[in-house]
Amino acid sequence: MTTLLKLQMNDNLYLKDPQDTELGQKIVRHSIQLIDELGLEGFTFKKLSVAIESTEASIYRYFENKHKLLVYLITWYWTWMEYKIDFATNNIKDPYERLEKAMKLITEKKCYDNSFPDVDETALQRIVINESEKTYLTKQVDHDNKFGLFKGYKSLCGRIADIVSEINPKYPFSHSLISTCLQAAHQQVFFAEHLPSLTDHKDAHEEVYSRNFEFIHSLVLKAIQK
Amino acid sequence: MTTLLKLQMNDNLYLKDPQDTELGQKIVRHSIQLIDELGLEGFTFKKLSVAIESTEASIYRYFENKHKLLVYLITWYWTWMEYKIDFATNNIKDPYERLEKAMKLITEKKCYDNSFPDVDETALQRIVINESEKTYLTKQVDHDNKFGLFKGYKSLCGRIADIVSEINPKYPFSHSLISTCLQAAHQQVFFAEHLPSLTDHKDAHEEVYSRNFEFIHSLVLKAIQK
DNA sequence: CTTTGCTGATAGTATTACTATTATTTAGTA
DNA sequence: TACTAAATAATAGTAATACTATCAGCAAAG
Repeated sequence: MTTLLKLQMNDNLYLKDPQDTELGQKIVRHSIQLIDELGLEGFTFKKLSVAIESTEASIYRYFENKHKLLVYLITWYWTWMEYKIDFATNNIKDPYERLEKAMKLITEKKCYDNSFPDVDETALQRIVINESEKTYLTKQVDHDNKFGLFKGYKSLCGRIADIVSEINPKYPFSHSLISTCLQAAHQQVFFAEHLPSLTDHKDAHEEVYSRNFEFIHSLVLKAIQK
Repeated sequence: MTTLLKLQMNDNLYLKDPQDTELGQKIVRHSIQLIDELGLEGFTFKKLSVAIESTEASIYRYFENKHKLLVYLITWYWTWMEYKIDFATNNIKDPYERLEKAMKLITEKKCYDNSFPDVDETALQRIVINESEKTYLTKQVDHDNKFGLFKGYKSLCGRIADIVSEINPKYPFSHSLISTCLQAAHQQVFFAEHLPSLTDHKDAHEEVYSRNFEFIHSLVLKAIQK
């Protein structure tokens, strides 16, 4: 059996914690499904309210707008990833091994995690691939950042960059390297599916993830070589 | 004196070539200024029509919608970059030197190019930094791609990847490497300004570009080492 | 038993992203 | 010079979006 867990999220991401009520959980569950299906642009609170058999007004009591809801979902994903990396690298001494584990977790195709019954991680990973950049590529990025909305992503990036610094304390671009790799981890999957000439991952679908791991892992190792 | 040039763009990007008429040029000029100022989300054809002292209906005769207009502007930028790289690497034999030139051109801060009086390249680079991903992160990406809307970007990526292959024909990830770097070239500038903990480029504004060149250039060289 | 808070129901508004129609201006040609 | 065609301006209109506001019913907590 699996332990049911609740990830601690920044208060500013929501007006009312959706993890606390049944309606909130329904909002999360169905918004993942709908954003995955329709894309962020096609997704509206109206459509979501129909899906959850409630009203727009009720959704607005949980999330200020659809942008905040998106940031909430993406942050959940990065927080989950950091938790997984912590869990998997706990008690491992060798930083190379920890780095490899982290890269593997970042790049692998996600499947359903029983600890979080409300979240379809497979669909959420697709949302991360397709929509995550839209969380910060806005005019309100500085405002959102001031309220800590991107803490999840920054924390994950810092965590992995620390492993890099442990391996080679003189490498001057640990944060840039890791933020670039986090980006590449999903961007290359997107390209493989939609714009394949921008990648070298042209094979069967499942193989894209392992090829991408090879690409990113070797990129990092060579970059930080002493 | 400088030669006035016209970049050849894919027909499918517009309904009527804006480079052919005064109104079209005004649309391009003011849309760059307005998108830079308001962001893509805040930008509307209504506001543009006020800026150019014309009407929405007239703009719709040139561009199907604001997404197509954005793709047009971004494609112009990448086509321009490829032209600059061609120009600068012409007659250079050494592929390392050509690669370095290309990386330098990609990462440097752009300033006004007299050959194209209608385009404010400084503002356009900011638009590329803030909005370029939104061109393909949509549900219609496959449809748009079928009509060749991303040819400019793909062509530039392929061009630089060829230099990589010339240096090390055995490196298996030349396209992934270059698409990752093209992305990092603007993403890191964005992070330096808005989310600095995701980079190591925390210095004065102008220096960000040269630090970023160092980061990306060394990343590429180490990655493709034999 | 009452208060509080949550939810649902309903309504309404400003803005957006278009489309359609007609009038006017301009440019090219007979 | 007159005629024609194309481009543009002016105007109007529509469906959908992204909210905001109000109020009533219901359940749980004090």
